Amino acid sequence: MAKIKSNRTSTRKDIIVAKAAKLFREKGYSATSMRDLAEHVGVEAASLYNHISSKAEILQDICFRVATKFVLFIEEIDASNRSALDKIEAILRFHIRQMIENYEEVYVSDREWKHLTDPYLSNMQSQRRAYRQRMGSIIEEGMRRGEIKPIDASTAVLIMLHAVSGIESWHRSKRKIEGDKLEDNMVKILVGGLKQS
Amino acid sequence: MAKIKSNRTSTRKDIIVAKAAKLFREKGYSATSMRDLAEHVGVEAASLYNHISSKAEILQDICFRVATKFVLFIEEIDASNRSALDKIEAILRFHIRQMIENYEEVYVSDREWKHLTDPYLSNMQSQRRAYRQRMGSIIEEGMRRGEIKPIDASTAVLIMLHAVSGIESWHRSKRKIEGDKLEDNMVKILVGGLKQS
DNA sequence: ATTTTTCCCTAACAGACGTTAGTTTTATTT
DNA sequence: AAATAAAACTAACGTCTGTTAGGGAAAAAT
Repeated sequence: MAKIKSNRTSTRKDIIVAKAAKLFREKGYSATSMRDLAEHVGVEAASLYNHISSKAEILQDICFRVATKFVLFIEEIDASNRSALDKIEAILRFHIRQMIENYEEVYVSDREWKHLTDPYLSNMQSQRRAYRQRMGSIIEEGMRRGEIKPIDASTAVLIMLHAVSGIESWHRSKRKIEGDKLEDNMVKILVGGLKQS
Repeated sequence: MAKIKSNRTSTRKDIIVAKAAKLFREKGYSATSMRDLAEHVGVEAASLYNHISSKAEILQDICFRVATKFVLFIEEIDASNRSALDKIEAILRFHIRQMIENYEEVYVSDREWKHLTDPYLSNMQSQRRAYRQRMGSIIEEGMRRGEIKPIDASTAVLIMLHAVSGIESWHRSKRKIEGDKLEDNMVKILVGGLKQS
């Protein structure tokens, strides 16, 4: 029977993954050693292998857990009855929120996925491409309906997705505006930049 | 007398730095070994040390060369007699152009600087902060003059700088729009998002 | 109280890393 | 042609890496 540790909802593996996310974000996947990680968890490096199978597995967990969450959200939004612009805003807000509240894992998923190995790497590349294409389709629908100014959909997608990753600067700031205000300001600028005027 | 190699304008060190930029972008600084780099240059790893002093020196070169170029540009623009919005547009266009034409080095400077070591790391952090603050001041000036909608300047800066780094997706696309069109679309969305309407 | 299971430890492994030192080869200068 | 300088090579070094194996301690189950 798997023993529950530290907190009933959190296994040792969860702790390892959470600490790993923090270190992978701070230093990068390759620059973080298993000995570094073990030190933060509070065990010896060799002990980690009672709970995980490999360093690579940790990265896979983080990347696919985050990717899945985003895919599920966009599917839900895309199936809803909203204008294209409202859909885009909802997706944008979700990205911003995730980047504020689940920063470590979202950052790692977004910036360190290139260290995955096949077949996970190919899988992730496909997922990311499909996700961008899906966002692009929503934007194109908005252009057809006259809600969104005539622009290159791919460009709009890359702007929004990368602008959100800029929240890493917000996390590093000493004096930062409130999360809600950050979200509203970003939406104002980004959605405002899309709107037909 | 230092011997000129390969091309009168390009020393062996220049070749090493250019190949390094490519590999650091593709794989990350830590995941790129000196043996990897040497293979791409066409020598043994130990031979690199006839031209460079260390792996760290290569990263310093790339990061500070790019940073200096950006600082010089914003100083020139800031000293000019233009509206705040025009200044922002000029800076944005410069960033976009650099990201299109000098992709490898700009990407590495933007994404791998955290692997610098002190005092270079502290120096780089200070430079980046000062740069963002400078952009923020221009935006605030634009707000005072009624050119730019009332928003959080720091948020606007983080959006623009990170949106530009999204050009990495453009580089990876098979079917991509022309550089000029990409630039115009990005400016339309981002500057459009700032304009008082 | 005893047995079983889980988890941590130490020790070790094989391989890779960045870099140095000395030698050899190639290029340049005289 | 000979001497000198530059650049490449091989070999090696000390350290670090991810991971495995086996033993012991702690926790859980009986």
